Amino acid sequence: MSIQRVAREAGVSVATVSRAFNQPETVREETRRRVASAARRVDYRPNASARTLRTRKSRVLGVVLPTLLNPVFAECLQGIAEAAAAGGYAIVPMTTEYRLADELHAVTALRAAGVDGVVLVVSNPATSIALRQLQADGLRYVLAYNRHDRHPCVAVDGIAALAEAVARLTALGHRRIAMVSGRRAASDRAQLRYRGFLQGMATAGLKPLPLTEVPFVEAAVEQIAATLKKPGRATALLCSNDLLAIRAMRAAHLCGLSVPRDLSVVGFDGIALGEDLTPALATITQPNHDIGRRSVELLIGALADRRPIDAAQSLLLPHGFRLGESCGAAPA
Amino acid sequence: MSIQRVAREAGVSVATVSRAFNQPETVREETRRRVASAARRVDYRPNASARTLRTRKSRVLGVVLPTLLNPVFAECLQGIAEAAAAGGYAIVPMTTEYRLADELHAVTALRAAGVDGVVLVVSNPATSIALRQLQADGLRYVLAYNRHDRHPCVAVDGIAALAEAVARLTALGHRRIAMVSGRRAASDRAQLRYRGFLQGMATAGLKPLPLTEVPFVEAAVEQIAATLKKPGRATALLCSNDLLAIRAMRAAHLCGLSVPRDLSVVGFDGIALGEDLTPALATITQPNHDIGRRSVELLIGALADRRPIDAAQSLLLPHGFRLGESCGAAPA
DNA sequence: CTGTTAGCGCCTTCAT
DNA sequence: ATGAAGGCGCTAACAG
Repeated sequence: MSIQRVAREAGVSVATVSRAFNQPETVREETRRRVASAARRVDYRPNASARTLRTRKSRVLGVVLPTLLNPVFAECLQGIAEAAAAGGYAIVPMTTEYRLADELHAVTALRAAGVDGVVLVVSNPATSIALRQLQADGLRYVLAYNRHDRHPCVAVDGIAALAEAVARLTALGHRRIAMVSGRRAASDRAQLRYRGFLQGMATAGLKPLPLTEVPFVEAAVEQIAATLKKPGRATALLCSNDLLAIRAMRAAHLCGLSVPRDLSVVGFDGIALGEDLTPALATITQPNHDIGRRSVELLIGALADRRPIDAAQSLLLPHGFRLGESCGAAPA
Repeated sequence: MSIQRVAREAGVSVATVSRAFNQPETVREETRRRVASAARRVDYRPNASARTLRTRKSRVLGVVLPTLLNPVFAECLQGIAEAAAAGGYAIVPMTTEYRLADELHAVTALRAAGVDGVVLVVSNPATSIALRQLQADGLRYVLAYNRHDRHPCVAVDGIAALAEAVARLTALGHRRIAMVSGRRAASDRAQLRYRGFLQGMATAGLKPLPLTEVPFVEAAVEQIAATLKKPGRATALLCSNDLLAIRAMRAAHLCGLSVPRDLSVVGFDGIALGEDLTPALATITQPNHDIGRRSVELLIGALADRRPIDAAQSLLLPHGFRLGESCGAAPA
């Protein structure tokens, strides 16, 4: 039912009906009630397309995530969805499956769909074409998980987090510590985390073992297992995400190593599932839900004020450490 | 840039521009090229709202899922997203977090957003108010995972799947087999799977052990552990989903039982993560990706033909069994 | 094959 | 405080 119908039913003009809904304070109390009742009677449902066409605001937010198969992003999306709903926004999530080309594709599609703003996590803010496109379009956006000092970001301090993790491991007596990472070229997070690892090792006065970089997650188990078979292998593995850590534990098992007795494994992300594993996964936790929520709040706030989003508004959320059971003292 | 601008630039009428895009065959080749070039020149981008307002078709599909924290639905959503994109549809996913009220809420929001159709998984098709609402609105929909003979559904045969799983376990020598389930009242899948379990046990001439129904997943581990401490405990646990199975393995561990030596654990869903666990999770697999894809294809097909979707078009996709490592011979 | 025209439903000046 | 009217960008008759 259209606004016209409501107007006729209430005996007022369409303008009044529109006001009654969008600027109630400008309409006399009684008129307002009459309109409301008429609307209910005819089961009026505002037409979003017409409103958008007229106002050029869709009240839709685009969301670009690497994948939903990694619970990190599923958790984040949950936070995004909640905050968006709370702010009266709908969301259109898109997934890149870590394909760079799909980043741009997603942004293009979102732009075509007429979203008011975008929350996204890109491979690398410094080089992202998608990001540049967004800026060229003047579309407002917030980066989640990424970090860059010329873009608005919501993330944790991956460097500090890894450095701290190293300190924890050394406190447990570990000296041969290695990092397992996804492709660093494909993720600024991985780069930062690795840098934190190196920094932590330097602080501890230890020589970092060679990085195990896993190009395709599918092959992670074999690749990690291979490094565990070498003499002088690590006694502790720091993994750049929880999914890798889970595979690392499997690799250890295949090598006949017991976790954490023979090998400690620490992940990164703090996915809920980690707590249900056996052994429970030790991990550096991120507030995934909050990262999503705060990103949206930042975006919506700027949208409401018609204000551009400044990089200075970037948020650095606190990370944590979940001890779990996969991390223990270094073997004697 | 609007269609008007393109028309002027190309020296044709707006109607011709519209046709050039939407019914190219009705426009002379050269005119078409002229329009295309003009469009490129002014960077024309069709306005979705205007089109929707005019045609009353949004080319957007609503999606209602219980949660994305369970990889089953994340995998399914991936299939949905792919198929939707392939068909030129955008999607708006909503999550109920297993709250019945949110089912209706999601459908209401989707309807307000003007979606052309909905793919959804409900708690129970027979009683779902959301479903009734959808029908009342004449909105086209397809149920995923659910089964009901008066609704179009895409799912696997949960009864047969469980019955077969029981057979496999008995073949391995198990006789004391128990099922672990989520709240059956909250899910027709759980009900069906349980029924399949009973049926399988009956066929094997075995007495089913009491069902362990876990109302809140958080408490699953303790609850399952409690049953494992009882005398005459099961030697094999059939879990109504993989997340529960993972917790069951943890419960076993806490009870000092080794999987699969002392206890076999089998899940349901076939989430990819299960293969990376240690022991690798034995599970009844569903083609989650395909369930999503086929649901959308069914929906889009009906939308294209302006045809209602008949319950007779329901699809029963094949399930499978992944042996994994968590399932072995019954202890002596 | 192409042009003209009338809205789709809504918001928003501009009057009153 | 309310009404009248224009137009957002597009498609679908209807003419030609």
